[in-house]
Amino acid sequence: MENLMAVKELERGREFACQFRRLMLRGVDQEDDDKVKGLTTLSAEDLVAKVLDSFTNTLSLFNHYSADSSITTSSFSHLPAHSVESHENPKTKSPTTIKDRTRSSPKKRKSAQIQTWVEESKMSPKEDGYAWRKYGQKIILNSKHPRNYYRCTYKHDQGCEAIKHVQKIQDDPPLCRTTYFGHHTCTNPLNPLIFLDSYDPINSTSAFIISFQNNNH
DNA sequence: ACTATTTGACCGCA
DNA sequence: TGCGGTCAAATAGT
Repeated sequence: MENLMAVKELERGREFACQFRRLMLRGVDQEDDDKVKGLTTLSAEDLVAKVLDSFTNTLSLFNHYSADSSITTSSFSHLPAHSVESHENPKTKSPTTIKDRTRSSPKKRKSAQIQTWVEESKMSPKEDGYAWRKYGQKIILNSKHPRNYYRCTYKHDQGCEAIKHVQKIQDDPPLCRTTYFGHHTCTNPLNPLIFLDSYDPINSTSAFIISFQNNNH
């Protein structure tokens, strides 16, 4: 299964590389002409991004890249779609401390097999086109910077289960690693058009776009 | 008053 | 038992 998907991903990358080659041979200034003729609809930057994403996606299919990778520009893991833990059936446990917060057990995402992918960029974690609400922050062992935990603002309104973890991994230049878990099911008015063309973790072999203006890759 | 953030407690897992 | 993820009361902001 991975082989078939990897081949498709490589074929897709090859097609983008061919488009990029045509673009380079014809010259960037003729890009608009090509668009008119329907030869290509993407800019050189977009095409290179597509090719790189193709490589990344292919590697991730073979688990060479994982969500924990420290070197990826962007990556995702194809895991079978699976519902996140039910909100019901909380295992109640009597509190051992003075504070009684009468809470249900926290939802451990690690045991759920959901789509994850990582993006590293200089852009502000909050400027990715979605409405996020911070729900936690943790000091991570051997990390200089704390990890911030965000969930979709519309989690309760629309049941959107998308979450992300954001951690600063470099000071100069400032670099943030954002790990996404699941995808948005909400109809978020903040969604930019760019995300309409982005990676669909379930159905598509297409990848999401990372801006070349924001990194050196 | 309402919403968002902060932050310490709680909990599951390795 | 320690770490990482989440909860939710307290607090801040509008």
